[in-house]
Amino acid sequence: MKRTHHCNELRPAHIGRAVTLEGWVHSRRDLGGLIFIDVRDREGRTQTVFDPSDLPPPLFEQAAGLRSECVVRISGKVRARPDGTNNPRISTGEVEVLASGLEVLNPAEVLPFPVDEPEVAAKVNEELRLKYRYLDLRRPEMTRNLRLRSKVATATRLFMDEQGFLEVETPTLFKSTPEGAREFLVPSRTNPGQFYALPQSPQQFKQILMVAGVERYFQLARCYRDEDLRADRQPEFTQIDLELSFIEREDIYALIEGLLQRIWKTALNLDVPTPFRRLRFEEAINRYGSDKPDTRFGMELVDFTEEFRASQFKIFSSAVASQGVVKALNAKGLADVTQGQMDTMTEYAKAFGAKGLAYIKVEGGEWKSPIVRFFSDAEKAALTSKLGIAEGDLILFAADQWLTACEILGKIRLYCAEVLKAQGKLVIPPDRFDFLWVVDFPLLSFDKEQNRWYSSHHPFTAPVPEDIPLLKSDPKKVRGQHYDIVVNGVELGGGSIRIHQAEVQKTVFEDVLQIPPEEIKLRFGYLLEAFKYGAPPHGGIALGFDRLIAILCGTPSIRDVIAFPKTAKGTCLMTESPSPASARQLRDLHLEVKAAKKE
RNA sequence: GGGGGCGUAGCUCAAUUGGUUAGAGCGCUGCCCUGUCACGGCAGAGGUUACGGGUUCGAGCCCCGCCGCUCCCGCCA
Repeated sequence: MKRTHHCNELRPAHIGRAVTLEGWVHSRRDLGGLIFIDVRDREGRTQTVFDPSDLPPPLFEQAAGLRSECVVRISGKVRARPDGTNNPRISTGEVEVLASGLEVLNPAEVLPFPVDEPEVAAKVNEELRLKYRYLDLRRPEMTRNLRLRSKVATATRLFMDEQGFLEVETPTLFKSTPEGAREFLVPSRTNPGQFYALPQSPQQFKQILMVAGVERYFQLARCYRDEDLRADRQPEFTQIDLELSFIEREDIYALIEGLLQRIWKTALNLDVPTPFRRLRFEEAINRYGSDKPDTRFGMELVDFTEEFRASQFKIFSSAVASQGVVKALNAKGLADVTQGQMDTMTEYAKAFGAKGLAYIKVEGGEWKSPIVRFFSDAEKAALTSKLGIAEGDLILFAADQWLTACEILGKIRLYCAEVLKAQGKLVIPPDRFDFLWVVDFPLLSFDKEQNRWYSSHHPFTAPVPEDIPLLKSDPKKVRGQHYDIVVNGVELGGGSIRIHQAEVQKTVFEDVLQIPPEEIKLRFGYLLEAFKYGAPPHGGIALGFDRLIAILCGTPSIRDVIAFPKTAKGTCLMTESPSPASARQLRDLHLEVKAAKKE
């Protein structure tokens, strides 16, 4: 007989009912004369009891032989637990099933690691968890993540449908466009020597869909990037990708705010206030030293360029003299910083090319610092007032070119926050989510090594209209109609209003980015041609779906929200991929492998 | 490509910093146990210290190499 209830269903109201449960043996407690078997399925777990006084001995013996994670079918009668034996920690804890039948649907061997105890299982080596992912996913914590992911995907589809979007699938066998992230190449059997590439994003297809008159497109799109991995980066990942016609930036902001509001309500039952705060790129860098600032705590960067322009302290004044800036931040209460922590921060600074890290510790009413003797009284007064310096503070400085100085302190700001959090001096509630838009990015950045401009975002990003004349004369000043959505210091996604006029696009490609015309034709010819036949103004955005789910699940690694993720080296430990191809496969694909064979 | 951390029993960890036979908890096996839910009690099995070299009278520990996992930098239009 099939199951009549799942394992999180029985309540006192079911007392007296004959039921059948199916699931895994979560745990067995054999008291000799009495055996308790907890049966677990996707929904929860229920205690069953085997009492020898009214069971045939072979059945009781069979129950005694059950091991963790055997798959069983147990029938019996629901009854109330005796007084004082309720288990308030599980929702079926007021009842139990007095077993009268047991079928072992499948025995289980001894497990490579425990799945029943959350504290133990959470500490198990990730290598092992990935190899036996199917066991790892049985853990309720992981099941919860999969569920939440599914729920959010559904909420997204519903919301997008309500907003009039069409879900359109785009090819994953795409053309190689060697710009931006490294691509995975796929050899073509039918076209010897030719290759597809897996898309880094459906960027060009979604713009073509706008030319096609779809007007509102979205997709939970699988994207591929052959770059090195991180805790928040996998070689294949998912984006909530969307594009709209006849809109402006404000329309995107409102749409995404609505979507995130819906998602947070669905997933966490939290009401997210809108509209989100907006920060210009320049302001984000100036105040937080990052284009994805975590605004859940202060510790903002303060500018002292003018104060130190004529300082006796040459490191500061010479930085200002060469068009640089002097910035400082006050890590309140961190004067007890350890030498190791100072070393770590100094390393951050050096990684950006700084020579060292200037600091002041405020201890015992004194400024302890190797540099403070060079400061004038006026300089000290300015520091005290602008930084609000008090006993126990740690002041950190950066003097360099604007972006570099800010980024150094931005990195240090985050590190100080971590240290303060660990000490309990900084507390951030886990249900706090600071959403913000970062806007007014520079359209272009300069590559010193190659001596040319490149797109900060991508080459289809439209300039702010009034800045278009500056494209050729002063590219640095051109702002892009680009926007990033940030939450708690995590870049959730980004997008832009696109260039929809072939002429402007041509100027960007040819005059600004200086891509040779024949190369433009080769790579983007079809897109430029499409724009000739009536391309509507359009724009869009893509949100990192895995990161979004990780934030909602409160985990730092997106591997915890992907059913079958890759390791940091891009391998799958369960299936042992990638793996060599056979000679026959290679022949069919017209490939010859030159790499040295392993082993 | 570079830097950091880790790798000891099935799992999580220890091993007095180079010194006898590598330990503990959980798990596993056997026995006992009728109200447990981290059940309890008794007994037992279980080790190529990731792998390969080297130094040493002696290596889990030191050195070199290599593999794997992980975090970060570069990279990610």
